[in-house]
Amino acid sequence: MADLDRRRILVVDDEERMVRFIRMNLEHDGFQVGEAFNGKQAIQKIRDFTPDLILLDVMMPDIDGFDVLETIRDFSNVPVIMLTAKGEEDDRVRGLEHGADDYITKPFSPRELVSRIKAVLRRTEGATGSMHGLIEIDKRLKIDFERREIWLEGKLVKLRPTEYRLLYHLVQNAGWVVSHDQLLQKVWGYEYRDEPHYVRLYINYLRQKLEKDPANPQYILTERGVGYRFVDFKRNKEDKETE
Amino acid sequence: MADLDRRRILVVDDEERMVRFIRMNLEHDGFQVGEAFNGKQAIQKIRDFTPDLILLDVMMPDIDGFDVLETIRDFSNVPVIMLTAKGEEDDRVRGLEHGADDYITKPFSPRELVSRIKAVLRRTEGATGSMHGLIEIDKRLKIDFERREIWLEGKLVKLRPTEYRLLYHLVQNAGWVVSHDQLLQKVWGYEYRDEPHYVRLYINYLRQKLEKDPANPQYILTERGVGYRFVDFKRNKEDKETE
DNA sequence: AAATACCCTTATAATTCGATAACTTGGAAT
DNA sequence: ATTCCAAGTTATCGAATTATAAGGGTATTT
Repeated sequence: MADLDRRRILVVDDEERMVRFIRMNLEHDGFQVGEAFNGKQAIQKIRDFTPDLILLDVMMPDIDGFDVLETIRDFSNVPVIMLTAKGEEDDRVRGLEHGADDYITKPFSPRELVSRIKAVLRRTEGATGSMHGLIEIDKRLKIDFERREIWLEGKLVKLRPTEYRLLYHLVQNAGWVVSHDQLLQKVWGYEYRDEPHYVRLYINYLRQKLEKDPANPQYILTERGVGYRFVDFKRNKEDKETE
Repeated sequence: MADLDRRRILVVDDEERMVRFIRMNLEHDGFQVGEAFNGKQAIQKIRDFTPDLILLDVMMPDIDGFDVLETIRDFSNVPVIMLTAKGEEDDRVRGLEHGADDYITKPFSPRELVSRIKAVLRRTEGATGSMHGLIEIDKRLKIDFERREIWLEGKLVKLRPTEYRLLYHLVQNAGWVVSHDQLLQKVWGYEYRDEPHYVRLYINYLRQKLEKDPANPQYILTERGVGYRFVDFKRNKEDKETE
């Protein structure tokens, strides 16, 4: 689990000044930085630079940042942070809908940039890193996505396909709020986007099966107006996680 | 679970850069790495390098990766992970059809690579380990794949060839869900890919012959929407599972 | 050539699941 | 306190998946 190697960040922005600014700050923090000044270059660079994360500007001359993101998502799950110009709330929503992992509004401070990058990396790496093999949420609940098994108090719990998928996406983002939209899109599909109802229903099913007291859930927490959050089981374990 | 003594991985890719990239990352994670730059070399290297797993690029100048895989499968069951270029969904399907164990799309992150490799190794090692000699599923059922004998309550059970093959693949992956597709591929052949019907039929035959109560199976469990799972008989033995 | 065994096909029954609606609860704001 | 809206709960029906049964064709054996 030794993560000694340096993380590679691909910066995509048409403004050269901005790219240089970001590069400086990231390299100062020990990241390896690749550059692309338009959508085409970005797609290409992903191939040979194999970044661990992409900073993607929304406003670019040739192709829209969202289109680039969409193209990327066709062949890769690399985490993407969108750089959006103003306080365009719409952009945020659009970005998250298209599979962005976070967004930062310009202007931003170097500290904010780095901290957001680290946060996303922690999240996504935690995902791919611990998503295989047995995950111990706590003494009571253990999940093995590899074998597709849920153990509750030593007994196997049977989940239906949809329940299973929902749980998967929740646990994958453990500790982070996942919006209704995100869940609907990932579990049900893009066309079910604005039916938060399904999510509530299946969240309920899951709680009935997993929580000791479904009315006072300890695993699947609701974030009113936003979505749901699976409790951050990792934080309780390794408390040596700093930077 | 990283205490497996050093596994050997054979990397097959015509791009030297890619091979080096992979080698670096795998060696960093404690793997032993062998290289081959085309299909012919690959086949040869399997003999003397005896890899525990093969990373096989699909696009290569002399022979197609799939053809290489097919040749390999004629004489070896070594797990193979295909490296496919773009978001070519077709490649994935074709790869799994030909007996690949997983696939990774380029570009990929080092962590993804390593985690997929470890996942496949975990899966396949459990299998080949106990597949020789007499396997005691429980007091009632014992299987000897070497002698091709199934013992049920002290008596020999006659299985037809297809039933036998199906059982073999299920027990080989005991504890893991095996998808309809996988079973169809392995037992019938890839052209039967989307006829889950055959699987159900023969699962039924098997249950009739092996289960005490075929309607409430103890050995062959169904995972709705996914496939079937042979019960993890190993887990029941070593009951060091406490807490 | 007849008998047998095996594999596939077709048909139908039994389940389970998912989508949907209707209804209830609870918290926040006015 | 009242109202409103998000969230939670329960029930139901059709659809999809799975299980079971029976028959026919082909190969293999005797």
